[in-house]
Amino acid sequence: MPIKLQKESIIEKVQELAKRRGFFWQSAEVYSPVGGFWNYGPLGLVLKNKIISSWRKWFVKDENAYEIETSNILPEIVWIASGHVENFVDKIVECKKCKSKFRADHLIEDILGEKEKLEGKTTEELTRIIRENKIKCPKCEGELSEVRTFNLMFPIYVGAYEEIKCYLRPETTQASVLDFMQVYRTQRGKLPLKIAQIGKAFRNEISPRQIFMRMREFTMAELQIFFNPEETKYEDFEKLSNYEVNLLPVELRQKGEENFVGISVSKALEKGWIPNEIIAYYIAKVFAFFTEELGFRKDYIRYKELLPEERAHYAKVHWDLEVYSKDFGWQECVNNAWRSDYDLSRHQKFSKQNFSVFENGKRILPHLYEPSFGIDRIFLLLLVNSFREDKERTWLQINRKFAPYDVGVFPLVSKDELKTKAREIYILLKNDFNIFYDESDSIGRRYRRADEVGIPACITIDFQTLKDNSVTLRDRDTMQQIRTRIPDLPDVLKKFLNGASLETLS
RNA sequence: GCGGCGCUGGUCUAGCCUGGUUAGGACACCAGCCUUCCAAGCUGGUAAUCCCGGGUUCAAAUCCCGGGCGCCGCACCA
Repeated sequence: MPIKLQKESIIEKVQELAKRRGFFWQSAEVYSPVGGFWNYGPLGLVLKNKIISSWRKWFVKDENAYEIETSNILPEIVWIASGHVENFVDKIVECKKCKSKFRADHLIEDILGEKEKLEGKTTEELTRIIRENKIKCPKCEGELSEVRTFNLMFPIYVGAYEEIKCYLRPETTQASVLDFMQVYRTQRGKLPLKIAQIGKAFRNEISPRQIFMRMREFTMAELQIFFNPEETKYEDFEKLSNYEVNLLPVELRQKGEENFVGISVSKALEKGWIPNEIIAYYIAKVFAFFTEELGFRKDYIRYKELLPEERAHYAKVHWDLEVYSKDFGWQECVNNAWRSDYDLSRHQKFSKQNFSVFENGKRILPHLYEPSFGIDRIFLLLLVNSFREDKERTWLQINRKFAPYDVGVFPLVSKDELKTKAREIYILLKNDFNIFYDESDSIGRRYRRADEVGIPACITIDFQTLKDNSVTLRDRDTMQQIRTRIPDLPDVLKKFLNGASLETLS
């Protein structure tokens, strides 16, 4: 809208736009909101749902995965088995003098070196080590507090007397692992077996920041691929073996390299950067989803392999897919973790159930590879990277098929005969397209309104329409127009929304 | 969690230092006029617990204290 924005960064402008036009805002805003919780408005939700439906097409339908939906609350034992009760915590000491906080294990390692084994030590043991070695605050030499823990999971007590301790899940993965056998049996599955889940996860972040980048409740879309670790070949690999992706592997990172390398996944496999064909396939597939489906610039997408000390407790190999934006730099959007048989074997041990399958005359405990997408981050980066403004106008140059509305329908001026015709066209198109119908104010102002929320096409009904049954079709990005006959509109619009240029349609 | 800064109609803000105004403006929104293609104009209108709580004062958006939220930095981000 015609506001002269004084904002500095794109994200500030996007946030203001999002609130003003109904993409997203903070939860419980009328009271002082609790940080880290966000609501989607009507326009934002359409966009989010479009991302999710694309994801379903690419990772459920194309991949022949089984999608399930599972509960958000799971008993404590699940999280003990998964390692989250033990590992999803920060053990922290505070300096009593200067109030600086340190991770207790890092601090001890820094001072004593690797000689102490800290894995699995309790807070009391860590406190004792600090006292015995007279470790002081590295900043001001002040005395350190007792070691405390912060578990990032939300505990929740279930039952009339609150006797059953549960947690809100911090990832959807565990439920897919727990239900692996159910899916395998009921669907008469075979390895590799793929289970998809789209759902909420909850983390009690110490300091939520940057809108959707660190939320306490967020949407994940995860594909769990259970595969035979002895099988190094993957039948779909050839489809994408020559696909070029941007990689920054540990091998290069350790040499101090900071820029990614464009390389085909088969070459990366040969170099040993990627361990097997199934992972190589999904590295390519996820990359393609970002560039070809979501429409991110290729040089704005890269994989960064995590160093051993950066990896999660379950991960054997871990590639973060990162998306670049001016405001956030490289931001992790998809965790791609080879979790080996960690989860299945842990649950097998804790539940005393058998999670292995019988295939090709052998019992196999499958390995798990998991691309895990942060949908809200992808949503925000899609908005931020499509934001455009010049002297005249502000627009979202978002991939046409993800726009919250497909097409605007406007009578050129507010005259009854034009409005009647415009409403006819609205009714003609409304079943097949999301229509933004607007007949107030000048046509220029309506174009601006439409541009600002990224509506890719605008149809205007003018006086010529009444004579020859044609309308103008305007392209959001170029502001150019062609005339189209009304009977051709549905077809022309479909082609346009699928990426055809105006020239090819006129 | 710590430190610095900030919070005024839907949005962006003026006012705060130097307490007293019907809390002003712009944009948006609603009704109408005008208008034959890119933020025109006109008339009228709706809309603000001045983030919350407490204190000082005859009087608080304004000063003081506590809290919430946000931004930046530190720390954290399995």
